[in-house]
Amino acid sequence: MVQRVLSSRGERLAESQRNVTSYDVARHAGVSQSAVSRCFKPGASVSKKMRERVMQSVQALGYQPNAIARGLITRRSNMVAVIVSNLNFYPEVLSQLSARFMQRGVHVLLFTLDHESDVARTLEQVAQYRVDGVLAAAHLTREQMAPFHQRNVPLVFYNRSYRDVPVSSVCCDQVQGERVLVDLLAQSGRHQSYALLSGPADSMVSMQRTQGAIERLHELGIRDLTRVRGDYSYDSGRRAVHAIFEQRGAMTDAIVSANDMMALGCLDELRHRFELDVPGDVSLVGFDGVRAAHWSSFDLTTIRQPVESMAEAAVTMLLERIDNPGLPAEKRLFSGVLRRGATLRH
Amino acid sequence: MVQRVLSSRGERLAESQRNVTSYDVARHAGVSQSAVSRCFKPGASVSKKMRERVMQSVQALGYQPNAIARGLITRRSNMVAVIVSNLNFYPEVLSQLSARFMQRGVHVLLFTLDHESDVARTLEQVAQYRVDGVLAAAHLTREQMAPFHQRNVPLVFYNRSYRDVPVSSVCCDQVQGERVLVDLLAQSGRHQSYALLSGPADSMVSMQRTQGAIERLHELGIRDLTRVRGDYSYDSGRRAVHAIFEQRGAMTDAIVSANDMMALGCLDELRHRFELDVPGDVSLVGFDGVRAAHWSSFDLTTIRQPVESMAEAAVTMLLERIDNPGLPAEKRLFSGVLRRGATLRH
DNA sequence: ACAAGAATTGCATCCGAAGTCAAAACTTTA
DNA sequence: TAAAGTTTTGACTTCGGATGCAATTCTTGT
Repeated sequence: MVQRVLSSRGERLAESQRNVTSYDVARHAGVSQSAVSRCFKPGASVSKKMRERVMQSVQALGYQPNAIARGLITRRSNMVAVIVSNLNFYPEVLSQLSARFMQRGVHVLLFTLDHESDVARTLEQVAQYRVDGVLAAAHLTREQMAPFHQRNVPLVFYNRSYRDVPVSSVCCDQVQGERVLVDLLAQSGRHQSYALLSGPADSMVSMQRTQGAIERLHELGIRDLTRVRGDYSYDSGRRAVHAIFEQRGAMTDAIVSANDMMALGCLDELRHRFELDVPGDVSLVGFDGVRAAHWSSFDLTTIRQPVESMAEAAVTMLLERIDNPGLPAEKRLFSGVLRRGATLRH
Repeated sequence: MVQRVLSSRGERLAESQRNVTSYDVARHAGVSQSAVSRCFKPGASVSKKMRERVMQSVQALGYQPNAIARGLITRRSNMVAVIVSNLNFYPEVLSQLSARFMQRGVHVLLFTLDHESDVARTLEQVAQYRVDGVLAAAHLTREQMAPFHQRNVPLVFYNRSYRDVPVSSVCCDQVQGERVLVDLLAQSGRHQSYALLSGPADSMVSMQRTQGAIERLHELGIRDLTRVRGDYSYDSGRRAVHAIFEQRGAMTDAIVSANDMMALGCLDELRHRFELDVPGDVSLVGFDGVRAAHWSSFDLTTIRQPVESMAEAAVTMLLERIDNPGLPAEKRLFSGVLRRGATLRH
């Protein structure tokens, strides 16, 4: 009679194919599977002898605990979803977030949204992976947030705040920053005609910045200003200059751009296409404090978002809420830091 | 007597806390759990009636299949790890990769490495999550790759190729690109003295570009050139100009930079600090084709890496190997695309 | 209307680690 | 040295969905 030894658990797959499991380690060490499991749980009740024996087998077999299986039973995936709308515009933010999560042993499941992506489907995916929390640097409607609230999945927004919705967020104070910039513009020289370059119509951030600027301009008695819209890109900044000059001839001598990228586009177009001097002929301010704004070709006056602090705050807030689901929603507002460049006339 | 209804599976956790499972749906629809499961498997044997009934309950309960549980049984997490060394330098690459993976229903677990991160620990994490594949835009040693090969986890490198190691990769032809640039420099004008600005010593890419440039310069009979090293950043480009001029006085009139960022740093420093004209006094070439290289302040002559094609190729190669683990390693080499800017004297 | 074949459905089991609880092995104390 | 207390350990169950296989239902053909 042919002897069959395929009795104990898991031996039906070819040994070589399977990953090493805690059972394999247990068998090798001559202990129970629970013992192996306990050796990987910090603070568990395990004797020194046991731990040594197990770890030796772990080494010998090259065992790696299966995070998926662990996640299933503990109901903790140790993953957070990071949803980013426009990776190209804020590489630093993602970089900061990722580094900080990793440092705390939390893994990042990345979701990028662009204009053609199906947000609903994406959020479904997020839900299916049972992430422990969600960090969103993208716009979500109230309906889109609801499932997370229902399932008690903490949600923190980065640079979008929803008034009237009790959801956590970390934001840079766009309004205040813009007011500071406008003040500076107004103080720096007698400008004839102001232009305001906004971002996309559906951008929260752009709306707030624009609103902040208009508000302060009004307060200063400046009501008459050219308004054009861009899409946050360098190229749209260049195009905007043409749009502005078409509306007002070349009278405009102060431009408030809703972000740095567009401001740089303006700057280049003003200098190289219109052969105007910045700040001699036109003053210009941006917002964000991107790297390129500091480059000596530009030296843009702008408000720098404190990305490090904001990322740290967002990560901390999310992880706190994962550990303690009872915490109430909280909105944290950081002030931007003025960077005085050389794009203001005086 | 108090009636207890807590009998069937899973009812020991407060109903409100638990996520809806396939059992809940099955009970609600009056069918078996397997039936529910099958309704979510494309191409499974399910009658129309059954599907309708189940889907109705799915809607009613707001059921979302648990990807973690599914991953455990199928041994397929539907996640790939994307390991990036320097997020700040190549936002476009990650953006492209992410979009393409998402489009194909594959999820991205993001790992960023910086100088202070523990590579070994990171790779351990990657392994524990049982990702289906790994896309690495970072340097790994042979020892670090080994575990993936052993476990049959497909691995594709982006812009790093390891000669003699049979591992898949998608690269831009650095050597050829650099030769083209050097040719162009040499043809464009009679330069007195060349300088070569390399990237970090441990960067594969930098080594290849540097080697390509030197090779071609030698072939053209140019042996005498200043060599300095940067770290790929704009600031290091600025500093490099000083280093170059210290070595050779201000004779140098052609600079080959290992990437665009440093080239832009050089350009700015040459123009604004040294008040030299580019291309009048100094010619300059970069490599990568980053956005800023196209900006009118710079208009840098460079080689653009075909990021879209490369990302597409990398994603495809990885997914193919996940579906078909037998496929041999393959190295794909893309030619860069010359972009003629205005930084060459003639 | 009935047998043979095809399409559906449900049962039972599995994936791999974690946690509960009682048994077993040590310590301490009287 | 025995009893009582403490620490370790292992058997068994659980998480939630997928799947082989047998049982059932539905089609066909005659």
